[in-house]
Parts: sequence; structure tokens; C-alpha cells
Amino acid sequence: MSNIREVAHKAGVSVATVSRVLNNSDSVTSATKARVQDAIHALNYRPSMLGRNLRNSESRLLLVLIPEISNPFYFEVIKGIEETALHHYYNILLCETGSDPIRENIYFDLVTSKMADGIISMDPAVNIDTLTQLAKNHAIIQCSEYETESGIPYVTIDHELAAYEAVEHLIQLGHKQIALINSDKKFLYARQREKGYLQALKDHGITFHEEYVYYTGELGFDHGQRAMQEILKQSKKPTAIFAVSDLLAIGALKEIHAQALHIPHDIAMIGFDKIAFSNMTYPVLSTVEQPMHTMGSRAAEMLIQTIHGKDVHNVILPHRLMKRSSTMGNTNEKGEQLI
Amino acid sequence: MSNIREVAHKAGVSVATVSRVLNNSDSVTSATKARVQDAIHALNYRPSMLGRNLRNSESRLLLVLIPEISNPFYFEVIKGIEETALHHYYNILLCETGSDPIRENIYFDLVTSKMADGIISMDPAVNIDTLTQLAKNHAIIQCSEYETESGIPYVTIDHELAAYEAVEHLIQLGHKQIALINSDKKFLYARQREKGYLQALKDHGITFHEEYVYYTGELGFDHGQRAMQEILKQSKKPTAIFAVSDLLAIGALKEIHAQALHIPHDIAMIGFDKIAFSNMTYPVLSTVEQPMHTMGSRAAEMLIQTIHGKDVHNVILPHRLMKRSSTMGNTNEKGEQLI
DNA sequence: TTGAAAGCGCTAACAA
DNA sequence: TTGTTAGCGCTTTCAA
Repeated sequence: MSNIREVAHKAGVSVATVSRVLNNSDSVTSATKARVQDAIHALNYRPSMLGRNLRNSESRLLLVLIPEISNPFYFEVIKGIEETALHHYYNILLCETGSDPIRENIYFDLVTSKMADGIISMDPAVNIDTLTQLAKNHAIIQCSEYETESGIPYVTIDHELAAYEAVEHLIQLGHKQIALINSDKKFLYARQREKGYLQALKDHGITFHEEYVYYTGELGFDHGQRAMQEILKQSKKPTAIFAVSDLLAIGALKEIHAQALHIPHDIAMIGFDKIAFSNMTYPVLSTVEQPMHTMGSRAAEMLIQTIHGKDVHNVILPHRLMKRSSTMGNTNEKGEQLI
Repeated sequence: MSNIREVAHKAGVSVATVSRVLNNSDSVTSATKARVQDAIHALNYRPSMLGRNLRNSESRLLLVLIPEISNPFYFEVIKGIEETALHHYYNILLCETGSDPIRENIYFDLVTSKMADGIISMDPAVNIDTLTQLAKNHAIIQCSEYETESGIPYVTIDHELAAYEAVEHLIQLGHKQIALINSDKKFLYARQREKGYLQALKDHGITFHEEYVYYTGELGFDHGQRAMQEILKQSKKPTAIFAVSDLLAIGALKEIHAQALHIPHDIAMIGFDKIAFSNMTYPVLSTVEQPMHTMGSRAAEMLIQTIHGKDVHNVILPHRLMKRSSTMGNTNEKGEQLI
């Protein structure tokens, strides 16, 4: 591998001139520029990012913190981040914390040790104190999950309103016994969505039953399935379920099938996120669509702005209620056939 | 942010000594070591990886090339890669090519420009000539998808045998009209799995019908669904389907439901990969399990070995046929109840 | 055991 | 327009 000195030598110019050609400086005559480019070609030279990055004290790497890569919600967001990052000549360092503080610290070190220029945190279990501390000297954006007190800019949706609308949809279909499958109140989104659930019940004069709220602790199909098993053990079974994640909803659907109950006739189900797989369930899952791609790309834009010292503002993106077969049956409100 | 010079100054030693402490050299007295560590603490110093990496001419970053992050097959593999990488103090740069040569070249540049120490390629559409060329000077491992002529080490499964077993399973259940939903013959795995399909038919004296092979071009639920639509238009419908990917199989399942046909009574279905969703379909999808996590972690080990100049050998990992409800119905071979 | 100094490959300030 | 040179932050050789 040749370096800039060899190129300079071959082209008969100084390293500074080579550097100028590499960085498209306009103070190079086209003649020398051509000579340099020939030399670059002849030596098959590629500038080393190690040298350039040290000199520029940047890594052009963005750290993306996610709790769990298996949740399809994240990869749509990641796609948005990557696309935008690439457009600005950044690459992403994908870091799965598994909500493990040790791993989290390893990843935080990447930014303190200059290996990453900034962080997009999507981890609801992130150590917010450390993050807040870090944000004093480093560019950080919170994506989807956030803490307002940290003062760290975020992009998210209105979780409470979205949940409210989901539950209201169930109520409008005539349901009065509506269970909530939640993950864990330690997550902000979980608290907010629960708040929306409670508010919707209250606003429609439906009494809240504590037995209708089930906490799985984590996300994942099996947790949803287990939650549904518990719920179906109750003497007075709910007629509808709101699950705070499609993953939980899909697991719950499976249990309902296993018990040979009909969806939505016996039990209606609505999830949250609109992951791709929710289009494939039987029946197709009603859910709340999050603008995952936009969320990722906005977060990336905000982070890059922050890195360049600009101020950014919090963003609340719109969500969309998807009324589909798992609540509506095979027809929608207008009586049109659904699959 | 302080640097090594300030630490040295504060501790009253040279930068060399600080460096020695940082790298756990044993030629430092515990007294000086303590002084240095105090200084590090007092200044909240973190060594810059930019400086270290330039000096060591390494980035400690591994580039992972995948075609499409949305395929859950990849993220299980990625988990395996990340875990192993982290264990060796490497991080991963996740790069989604979208099978776009332009993006691919951007990512290849990361290794020629020293931003990545090696590549794990999982992209079946990768430009194999470029990759082969690159492999002369850089550490590269092929994972799952591979080309033998390139001489680049790979870790994979026996796609042909796995497909053979899947189809044989259908035949043993009495099926004679077995369709193949394939992606595209430009992919090696697609050719190999098709070969296994053909061989199984041949070995069991079943005539091959060209109309029973459908190419989707790409992977994805919708492609599977569209394939199934086409297949069901035929006058002589198949009684069983082998799809080369769970994604295609799940899309196909949806179409079968939409046409109110029963699985497996009217049509049996077997997929490939055993992605997490395959446990959640209705009915549960029969499939071929790939050891995704192991595949990833072996690939990472091999790459790190290659980076350190060691020779590595190709690895063929075992697969496992999963006979489940979408072929067996609600009971297995022993008559045990399945869900 | 410790320090001085060279140098990894690059960019940019300054000089010519 | 081009060259000289310092220096980004670190590791390591060589000398003391």
C-alpha cells in the first residue's frame, strides 16, 4: 500500500499538492492535477483514513445504540439512519447493548476514545445519567425512546396519543373488556402507551381492571404468547387486547390460535409499530404505524448537525392507526373486503 | 479532552511511560504506574483511538456486507459476528449494499482506505471479481454465500443437501406435485437449493414439471405471495411447495390463506432458514434450520485469524430439518400434538 | 525502569 | 500555484 509521499514523489510534486488534489482544492493547475492523478492511478493509491481522521480529529463514524437487533422495528430505523449517514459520508457502527450496562460502557468508550463522532441512542434501558454526562462533550441524539430531563435532543412520536387512538378504536368496535399487554414500566414508551390506554378507558367511561394489565418484562414473541396464556386463564376473559409492540401481539395471536379461539370474533388484537411481519399474520394485524425510516433519517440529520456545532430541535413525527383484520374481521368500516 | 502529553506532564513522567501504563507493559514500577493512573483519573483521560490506530495501522473495525437488513436471517448471523468481534476488541461496521454496486464500492473503499481491517461478505450479489482482487491484499471471509473459484475462505452449510432433505420430506408425506419457489439463479444458494430439489425428485422417480418452478427475483414477503398467486392459477395445482427462503414461504402462506385453502391439507409448505417468525406463522412453518449464530461467530473468528496472518480453512456447518405443522398438520410423525 | 525521539499518513498554515 | 513544515496522539526503538 503506497502513501501520499510516494505519490508526491512519483508525480514530482509535494505531499501538500497531492493532498490538495485529494481534497479538490481549486488552487491546483489542471496540469499538475493530472500528473498527480496519474501517479495515484499508477500506484493504485488510496488515502488512509487513519491518517486523515487523526489529522482532522474525526472518525466519520456514527454509533447507533439499539437494545436488540432482533426487533424489526429497529432495522427500518437503521435503514433510514444509514442512508442519511452515507449521504453525508458517514458510516454507522451498529451496537447492540442487550440492555447490558457493561456492553453499553464499551460502546460509550468508542465515542470518548474518538472512534465515533456521535451517538444515536435507541436503547430504552440506556443509563441516562451516563448519557447525559456524555452529552456535555459529545453529539448525542435520542431516537424513539427519550428522557426530557437529559436535555438531549430527540425524535419520536406521540406514544400516548397513539396508544389512546388504538384503544379508542377497540372501544368504538364495542369492546369494553380490553386488556393491555405491556413490556415494562421502566421504559418511557411503555409508561406513555399505558397512559394512553388508561385515558381512553376513562374518557369512554370504562372501568379499569387491574387484572387486565400484564407486564412481560421484555419484548419478543414468546413473551407475548406467555402473556396471552396468563390472560386467558382468567374467568372473565377480555374481548380485546392492546399490545404495546407487534412482537408481543404476534406472540399473543399464536396463543389465541392455539386455544382455537377466533380473531377478532372471540378476541380482537391491536399491536404497535407496524413491522413488516404484521402484514403477514393471520389475520392481518391491526397496529399503529411508526414512521421508522423517517425517524432514522431525521435522527441522523440531527446528529450530523450537532456534530457540526449546530443547534437542533426535538421532533415529534406523526403516527398512523392501521385498522386491519385482527380488529375489523375481513371487512373494514366501509364494508370493503380485507385479507 | 486531554491527551497523553498532558497526562505525562501531570504525572511527571514521559509520554512513553504513560503509553506503557496504557498498554499494561510490565516494565513500569507500581509506584509510577499508580502516579500515571492518578493523573489519568484526574484528567479524565481516554486514549484516542485515532492516534493509536494510525500508529498501529489498524482500525479494529470489521466490515460486514449484507444485501438487505430486513431479512431476519442476517441479524442472527450478525449477532454471532458481533459477539465474537467484541470478544476480540473489534467492532463491526454494518453495511447494507442493497445489491447496489455503487454502494458496494463505497464499502469496499473502507477497507482499502484502512477504515476496516477486513470484510465478512454475506452478499450473494457481490461483485466477486472485485472481491477476489481485494482479497489479495486484505482479509476477507465469505459467509453463507460463496464462490469457490475466488479462493476466499468461507463458512456455509450444504445448501444442496439441505434442500434435498426438505423435498424428500415432502415426498415421504406422499406429495408428487411439488413446486419450487426460488429467488434467482444468479445466487449460488439458489442454484444449489434448486439442484437439491431436482435431485430429490429424480431419486424418487418424480417427473419434473417446469411450470412448478417459479423465480421471484428477490426475497421478501410480497414476492412469495405473488409467486403463490401465479402458482395457484395453474390448472394442475401442486400439493406441496418448497420455498428457498422463509420470507418467501411466509408470503406464500398468506396467499394460501387468502384463497381459503387449508395448510397442509390442500397445500403443504416448507421454507428455509428458520427465522424467528417461522415459529409464529399459522400453522407453524416447516423449514430448514441454519446455524446462523455459529455461522456468524465462526466467520468472525476466521476473519480475525486472517487479519493476524493465519491460514484458515473452509467450514461447512450442519443444518437441521424442522418438520412442523405446515407440512405435518397438527401432529408429528409420532402422532404427537403440534401447534 | 524510564526518557528522547522518530514516525504512522495526513492536512493546513505560512512562505515563497 | 506550489512547497516546507509542524503537528494531530499515539507506540516503540534505542539509549541512558
